[in-house]
Amino acid sequence: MDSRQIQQVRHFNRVVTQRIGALEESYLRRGRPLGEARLIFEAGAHGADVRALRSKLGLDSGYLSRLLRSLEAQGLILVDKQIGDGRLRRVSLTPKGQAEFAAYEGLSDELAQSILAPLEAAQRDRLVDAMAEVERLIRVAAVDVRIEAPGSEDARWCLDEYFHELTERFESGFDPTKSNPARDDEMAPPAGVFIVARLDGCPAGCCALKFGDKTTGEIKRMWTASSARGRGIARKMLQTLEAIARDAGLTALRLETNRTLKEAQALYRSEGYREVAPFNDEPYAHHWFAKDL
Amino acid sequence: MDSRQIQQVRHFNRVVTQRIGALEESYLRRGRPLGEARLIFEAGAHGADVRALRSKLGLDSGYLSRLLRSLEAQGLILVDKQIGDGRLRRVSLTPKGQAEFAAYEGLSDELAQSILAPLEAAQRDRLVDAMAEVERLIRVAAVDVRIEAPGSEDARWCLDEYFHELTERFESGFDPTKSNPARDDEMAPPAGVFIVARLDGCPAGCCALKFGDKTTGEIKRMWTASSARGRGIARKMLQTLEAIARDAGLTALRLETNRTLKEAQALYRSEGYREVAPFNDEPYAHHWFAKDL
DNA sequence: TCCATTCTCTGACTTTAGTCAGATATCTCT
DNA sequence: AGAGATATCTGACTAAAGTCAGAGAATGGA
Repeated sequence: MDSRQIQQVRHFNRVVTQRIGALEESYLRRGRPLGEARLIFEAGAHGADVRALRSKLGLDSGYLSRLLRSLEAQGLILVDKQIGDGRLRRVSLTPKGQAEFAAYEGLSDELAQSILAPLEAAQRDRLVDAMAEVERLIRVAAVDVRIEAPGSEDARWCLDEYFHELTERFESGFDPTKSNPARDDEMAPPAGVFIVARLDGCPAGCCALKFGDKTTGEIKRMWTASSARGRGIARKMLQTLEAIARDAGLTALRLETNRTLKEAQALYRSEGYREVAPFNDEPYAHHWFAKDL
Repeated sequence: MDSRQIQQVRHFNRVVTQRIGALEESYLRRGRPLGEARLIFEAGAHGADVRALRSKLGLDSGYLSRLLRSLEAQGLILVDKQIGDGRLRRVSLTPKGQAEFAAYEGLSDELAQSILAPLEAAQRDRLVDAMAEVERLIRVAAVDVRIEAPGSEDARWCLDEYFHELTERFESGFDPTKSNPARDDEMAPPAGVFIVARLDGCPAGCCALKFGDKTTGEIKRMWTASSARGRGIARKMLQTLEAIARDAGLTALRLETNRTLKEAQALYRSEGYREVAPFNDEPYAHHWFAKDL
């Protein structure tokens, strides 16, 4: 990472956040404190419960409560008990609140137009493309890869999606009971680890490592959500697991995969895995790979 | 401008400003109120006068004064009379303030690194390029084209640069006394207008229109700063003058140019100007153009 | 010289944002 | 039914940010 790149990023931070920040100030205030405006915006068209708002906006519960009282007094929101759990409160916009929300929506559009309007068509296209690229990569930079229990809610969700995808993609379909199993306890300490990758807090991929015979580990359950592909998330998970394997004293990793999973094979090859003779009898596998750490 | 583009811009505004804003919060605070931190940052290595700080940061004079008192009490800045104008105060950093400033610099670098570090080299390159593009175009979108007296300080500066450039670029050099003149009063109401384009407040180009014989106007002194080329500034100035000409009831515009100014000729052609027979005896001209409005 | 203007400063405010320690109601688990 | 956890609310704070009216010094131009 050279210093020219760092300077460019700093420059971008200054110029772009300042300009857009200033525009947001002037467009989105509508004579209301920012906290209240954000709250209306987040409660949005469908409403939300107070707990969700608190965690999304990162506010103190006392503070949030007061903001809600204020919006209630202005006749913009209704707060009533959540059916099901009587501790939770549900926030919804009154018709007047909906109107406010619509006004914010309109102003956000205007703000975006005020950026695009002075440009020529070709410049607009380039700006929009470049913004999409920056946004995409900023999100990628914030990918959070974390060790997690294979039984956790998000891990379960990933595995379900993974199996579902295999069923779709394998020519012969996929029946977990016919495949070599990887039980939860094999993917959790001390026998192994399970990692989940998250994009903006939403699970976007998973992967597991079984420590195996203490010299050779096995990679299992490598999966990336289709909505999050092409961002290097699988590579990042693989590299994370390799680092964990090295720390655990393993000297090699191996894995098997199905011939329909072309992108996975390309990843393994580019990360230095070599195809080897079958080392197990997994019925759904067509390729076996290994790498020395 | 389609709504998909507007949505992309809005999305960018949300995701990117939020993420970078949050990072700046966590990196740049150093246990100090944001206002004070910004002030140290702006006063910077070379110091600044209070008026410049006030307009740059957009602060109330009373508020700014209080911030300065606070930083002074912390031993971070010195405030003394400006030599020349005794009403102005000059702010400069003490050695302790310089150290604070350096710390902010270091943290800004760290912040930038924290964005780049999780990415692969190729992704980093793409992010930096896309950021440069966004920054460039956001600046372009904020180009400010304004009618101005040809005698104003910035107009003078533009014209000096313009003549200097002609001297460099014309094969025969350029001597203003041998060229057909355009006097200041011909480029100001009621005889004409002079416009200056600014990028972030700095003059980046100029252009003049002489109303001429009330049906046909003349474009003169079209110039863009070399540091600001390739951003459509000249085109924007030209379009601005055409709009003014139309409003003034003119039905045609014409201009002459030198053969070495290839990019200007390309601009005129692409904006619908056709080459015509010489309509004056400007000794430095090789091409004459005209356009019906 | 004098008068309007410019620039900075001070005092007296308000609003916004945020924290913290309980109080109260409700839920979950045993 | 009771213990402990969870979710929200209230009261009592503080800090930061910002506004407004005017005072006082310096300047620029008539």
